[in-house]
Amino acid sequence: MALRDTGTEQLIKDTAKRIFFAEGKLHATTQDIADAAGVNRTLLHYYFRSKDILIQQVFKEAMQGLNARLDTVMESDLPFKKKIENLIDVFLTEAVAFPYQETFLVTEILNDSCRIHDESKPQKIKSFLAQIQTEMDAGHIKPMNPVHFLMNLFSLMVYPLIMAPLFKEMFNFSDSGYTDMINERKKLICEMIFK
Amino acid sequence: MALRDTGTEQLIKDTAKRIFFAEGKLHATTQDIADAAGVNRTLLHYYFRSKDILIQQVFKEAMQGLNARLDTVMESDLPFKKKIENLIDVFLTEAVAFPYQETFLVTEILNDSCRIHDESKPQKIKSFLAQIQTEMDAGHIKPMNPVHFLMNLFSLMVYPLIMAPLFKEMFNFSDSGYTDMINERKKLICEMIFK
DNA sequence: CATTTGTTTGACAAAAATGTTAAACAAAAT
DNA sequence: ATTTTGTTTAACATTTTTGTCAAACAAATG
Repeated sequence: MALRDTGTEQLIKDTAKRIFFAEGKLHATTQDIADAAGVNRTLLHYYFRSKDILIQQVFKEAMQGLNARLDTVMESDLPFKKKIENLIDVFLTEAVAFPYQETFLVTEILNDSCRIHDESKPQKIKSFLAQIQTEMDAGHIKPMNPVHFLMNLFSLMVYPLIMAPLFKEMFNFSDSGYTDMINERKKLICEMIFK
Repeated sequence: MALRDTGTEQLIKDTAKRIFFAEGKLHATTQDIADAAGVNRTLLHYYFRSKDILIQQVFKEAMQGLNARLDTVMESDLPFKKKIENLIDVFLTEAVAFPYQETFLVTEILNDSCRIHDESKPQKIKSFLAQIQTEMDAGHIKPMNPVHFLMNLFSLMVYPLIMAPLFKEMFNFSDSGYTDMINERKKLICEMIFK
């Protein structure tokens, strides 16, 4: 008989991603995940054998998703500025939905430096860095190591979302006030990085 | 008899901070901490009664340190540009030594939303935001909500350090190459935020 | 409709992490 | 030197988290 596909396996994985990436609960237990998914904890072992394997799978898919997003955005042949706007749109949207995704990835990498990580790397980075260099040479953006340009971009997009709990307190933001402020950033970031 | 102060209590706390803030091992156990400190795990309970209390204390001190750093930097009466340069110097240095400090803070906040957190807030933010506004009015920096200005600043400083494990792979950096690149950022950030 | 097979569940078992106790130890005080 | 008191340790106990198993269940198949 073929798999019945009740959707439970996917539900568990999606719930795990929500807890880790969206809620930032990096210490979540298998029970936490099962409860949040509304399923018996044993199912987690039925489908994934162990917590460790679930984590590895979540890790791998997040990594591949990230790489895919990067490649898609970078290889599109929009004019440079449109390309960057698209990049900001794609990654800011992702970061709003899953602010702690990269934090999870890094935490996992640091906590088991021994294990083999996903080998796949984004393929289009080199040519994209070259394209950035071209734009700098043309005087459209401030000259610097193109790597800095990209790191700046991601920093400006993601960090305010990761640090929301701290920044809200520091600057006395309400939840909705913070969301409004984040929404202003799409334009703002664009203005910052083009001279 | 007074406390003998063998330095063990401080050693445990410092080691915990190193593991959490510098090494980013957010899942470290009490045994991990004790081992890294070279002491018997029981001492952790002798001095702090529970892991939870140790974590709370580490959290509190990190929060107060952060607030103290902010206040010190913001209330200094250097001319604005020097003040910002000093801010970058202070916070980038801290971030190089303890890149995962804020990640730890946020993770703790998210994992026990119920517990009471440190009430103390930086006192000097309001006046500093006002000063930023003044500089914008004077045309020294690009006009925007001063909060954005500060968030941009911290994003550009801290995020590349948090994401080092990912960025290193993405951009094919060696460890020392990455350090060199980070060191370039002090100047770069300054150039980015002043027009 | 009975059987097969994949899914779900609860009860149980094992492992890991945290917490406790009493005794050993060492520095200071008497 | 002996006692006192704070520190450290090992052995043990508890709790939490993870993992296993067999039985119950339900959908597809013959």
